[in-house]
Amino acid sequence: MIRQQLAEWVQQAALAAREAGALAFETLPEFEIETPRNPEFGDYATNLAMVLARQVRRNPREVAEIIRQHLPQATHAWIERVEVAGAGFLNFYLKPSWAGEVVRHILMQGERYGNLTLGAGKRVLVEFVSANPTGPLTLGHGRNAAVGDSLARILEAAGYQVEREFYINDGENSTQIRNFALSVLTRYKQLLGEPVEMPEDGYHGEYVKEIAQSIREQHGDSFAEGDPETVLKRFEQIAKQQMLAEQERDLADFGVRFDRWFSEQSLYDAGKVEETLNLLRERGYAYEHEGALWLKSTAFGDEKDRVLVRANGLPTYLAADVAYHRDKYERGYDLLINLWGADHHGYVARMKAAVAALGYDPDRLHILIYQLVNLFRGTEPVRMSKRAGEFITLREVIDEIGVDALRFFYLLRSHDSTLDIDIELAKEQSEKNPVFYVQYAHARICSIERTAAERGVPMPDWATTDLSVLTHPAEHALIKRLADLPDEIALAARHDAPHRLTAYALDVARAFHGFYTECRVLGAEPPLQAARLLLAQATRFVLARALGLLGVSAPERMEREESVE
RNA sequence: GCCCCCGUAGCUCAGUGGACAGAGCGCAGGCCUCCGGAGCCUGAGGCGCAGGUUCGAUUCCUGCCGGGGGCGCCA
Repeated sequence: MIRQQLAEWVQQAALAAREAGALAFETLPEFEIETPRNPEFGDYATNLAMVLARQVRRNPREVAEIIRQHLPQATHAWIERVEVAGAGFLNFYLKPSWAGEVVRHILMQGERYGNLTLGAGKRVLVEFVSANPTGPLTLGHGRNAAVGDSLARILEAAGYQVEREFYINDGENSTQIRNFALSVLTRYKQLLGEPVEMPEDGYHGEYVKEIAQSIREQHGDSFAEGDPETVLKRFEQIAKQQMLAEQERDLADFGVRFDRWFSEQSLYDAGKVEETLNLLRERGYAYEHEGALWLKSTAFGDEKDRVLVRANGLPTYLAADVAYHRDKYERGYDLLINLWGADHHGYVARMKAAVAALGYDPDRLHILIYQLVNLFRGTEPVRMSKRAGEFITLREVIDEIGVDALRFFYLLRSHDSTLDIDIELAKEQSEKNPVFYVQYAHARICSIERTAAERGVPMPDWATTDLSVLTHPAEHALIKRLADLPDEIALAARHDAPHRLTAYALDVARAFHGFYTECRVLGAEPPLQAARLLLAQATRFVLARALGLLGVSAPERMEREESVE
């Protein structure tokens, strides 16, 4: 909040200087309001003079001095002094009274603190998870879900109108679905005692047997006879439905809900795939070659052209996906975000090419590629899952370490770093576990408030309490970090980077623990006690908000497990 | 061979082109009459290499060297 205000004042100053004929420039360049690492250089600093210097053909320090002289009067409400320093920085030194005003501002805003107008009036579609309905969600899908959902929450806070969508790969001609149905059918037949072998490239996981079992329970042996093709179609339906229902359940338990489950098959049924292919033909970006229909993606930077319809007449997955993205664009979103696993990275260029071929702006489509997740038990890698056969399922990890710890760990690193999750650490209730560190800070504040209530100390009124007594360095360090929440949300939204909020939550928790150790809340002189109670409450709001954006709960007390010795 | 991601402290990782590069873990030491010690404080320790762009590069570009992943008329 302070940063935004300063940026405004600085901009006004530059424009005023131009107005007065002191600076000549066309357009104001992008500039930063940053917090200098060295406190000697003030509380905030701007590089505007340096980035402007070239345009105005003046020495950066001179430019800085001119801007300084044109700062609006309002600046002095918060700023004690402004200095020109270094290569041409403008350093701002806050008045001591600033801290209290920040706390008051946060309490006044309450739940709304951190809400931005960045995305006001803009609609964004976040499409994520979109797992194949051929198996349970894996550890990797969990990362997708955590990142996508948190990003959606952050964009909502930033003012966007957000929709969450799951694309169901349920195309009836899909090779994988067919193969999956065949695998279930094989297990079903085996249950009936038929001597059939599981195909080499079939799905071998335990869950396939479970589905076969449940089909047998519901339908008995009725599929033993009958037209093989009809039976297989029926199995496709049932198996797909069951898998999908299970995925939806897992995601709901993980705190992730979708506004829309978009069926690939529905695109075929509505003739959208055919329509899109025709459109591509008309626009000259689809052509026949060796019996297949190709997308001329090389026209838009892809390394080779891609098949849309196979020589056997069946459309590829790409064909439907292009139709799907056309549908998304037609729905009129300002921003489209896709979350794909690293194994899909090669697909980015052709998708972007496809939307460009259709005449849409590919820059409105952000495709986020997240890297692999590895699971460890201490230093021992965990690879196999009993149930899925090959991959660890999301459900298994949720059951073992809980939603809060898992979501937090998923969001601890940037999505483009490979992520290692240590189950032992995530389960550990100790100082080593960052989830508990943050949640504990929140619980600690709740505890202070509980104790205050027990002692008959009422929660002071933020509107009338004197907050200028908050002058301790630990108080200032905390308040400054609290003031950053809107900026952090803006950065996370702009860069599609939810992990920034994780780092921020850890930082606020650290600042609070420092404050707690240095500054006694209950038992301080009454005016100071009142101010500190309000500071603690403001911190609680910020922590709850940050955790909420991650999809992690902010508990009022931490239940410590009794260690069994 | 081509493409994507990553090379920052002993380990795991943050770091919006700026002025002295941060955190956690680990290690060495210290702090409980008192709001929950699941906490706090102190210390040692680092931008893979070479060019380029820039007033300024850990950050952007190119090449090289390491590590991970991917290159289907599968999805």
